[in-house]
Amino acid sequence: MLDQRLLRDNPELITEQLGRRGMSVDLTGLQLIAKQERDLEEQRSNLQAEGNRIGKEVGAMIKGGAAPGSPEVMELREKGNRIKQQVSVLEEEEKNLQVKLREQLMTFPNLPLAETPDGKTEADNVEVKRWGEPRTEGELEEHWQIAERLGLFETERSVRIAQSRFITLMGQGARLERALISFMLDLHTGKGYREVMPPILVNTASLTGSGQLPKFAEESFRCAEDDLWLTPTAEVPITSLHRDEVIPADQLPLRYVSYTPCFRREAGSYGRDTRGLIRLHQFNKVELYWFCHPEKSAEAHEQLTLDAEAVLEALELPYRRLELCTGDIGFSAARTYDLEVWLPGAGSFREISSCSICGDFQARRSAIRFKEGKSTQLLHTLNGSGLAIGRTMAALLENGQQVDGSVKLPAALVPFFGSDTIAAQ
RNA sequence: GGAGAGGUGGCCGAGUGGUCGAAGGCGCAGCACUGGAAAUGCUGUAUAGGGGCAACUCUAUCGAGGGUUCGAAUCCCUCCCUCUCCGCCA
Repeated sequence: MLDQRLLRDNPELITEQLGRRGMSVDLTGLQLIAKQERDLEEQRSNLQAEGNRIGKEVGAMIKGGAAPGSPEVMELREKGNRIKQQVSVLEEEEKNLQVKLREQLMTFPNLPLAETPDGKTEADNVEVKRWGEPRTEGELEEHWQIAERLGLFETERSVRIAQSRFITLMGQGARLERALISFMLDLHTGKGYREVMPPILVNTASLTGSGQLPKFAEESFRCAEDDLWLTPTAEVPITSLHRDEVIPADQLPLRYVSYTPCFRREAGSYGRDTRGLIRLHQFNKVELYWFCHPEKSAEAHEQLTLDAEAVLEALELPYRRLELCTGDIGFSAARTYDLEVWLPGAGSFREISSCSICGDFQARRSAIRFKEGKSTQLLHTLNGSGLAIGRTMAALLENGQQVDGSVKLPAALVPFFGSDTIAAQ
């Protein structure tokens, strides 16, 4: 959420920065509401102060021996009553304005950082790094062809169990998924990340706090009876891990790594990526998350991205890093690097991690602050996949495919998977 | 699902209508004492919003919302949550 003070004092900045995202907003009405709200607050609190004085006066008079029904006391009591009525009128107006203001502010995305390049679509993203030697020989299979041939998952039967865009991993496929989760968690905890396994049903406040609600309700699965939603990413529960907390500055940064299943409705993506592991309603992901000091967040963003890249490098998967443009960064993000892995079967790079700095955007929505000396202020949050498991498996299958039809796995995975090869069984 | 108990500051815990943002303790910070420390003593120590250059000051907040009252942590209503026991269950 954007800062109300910024709205009051410098709405031009908001208009300008949202403009970089391709949005055209007119904030004059909202700014007026914000100012009215503050005026009302002042009137109301002055009235309340007077009411408090009267209350004390009445108490003192009665204690001093005056009869509660005596004319002097009665006069004050009636004055108090009138003030109470005025206050309740003002309070209601104020509340209406507050709700309106908040509702609107909640729908605005984060302001991009200066570093985020201007642009409209993903075509304007900037490649900033490339690693590894992509395989480009012809006649390579796509991951779903390999997986079906080797019996790593069930597609038709998954529809029977659930519906389309769900997958059932089988045998070595299930084992590889499990190996990847363990491998990534171990890699990150070895660097000091604290492992978290949170609830994956989360309440509305959690989803609002990280920015998925109110705007993107149609993207999440909901358990209507219970005010609970299936989490679309571990970013949601981890953000709320410290919701409404004040953290001592010397404890920062807090770095977490979390494996969770993730659930997305993928509304509006009919017909895209219908085969295989690329786009599913349910998928596994290992997520990296930092709570950090505002002055350290830029540095943290680089480090978090390097930590995600370390997984790709350990798995010997060629990738590139993109700096997303203002038109392509997510709702809560101020700056984002996407990591794209090379899929030789598909012949393209594919997003496998998205590493974002959210500034104080989520912290304000979730009231997560830190205390340094006497001052309490909002901290910064960052998140990034480290990595999406299903897409990692797809990449391993396509990059490791051999002429004999088997798949060669990177050495780093052998201790977890128990073999360096997946062959037909 | 059945029965009961309870939600007060970073923590514990007192407080059943007025001077209570809230005793006391713990913790924490500063100062004193000390060669240094412990112990001890003194002082300070919530959050949000508004006003002021500042000292400071006003308002709100004792789970949430509503009500009674001139005045509510304290009385009334509704809701939420937590804990204990029983049942069921991975």
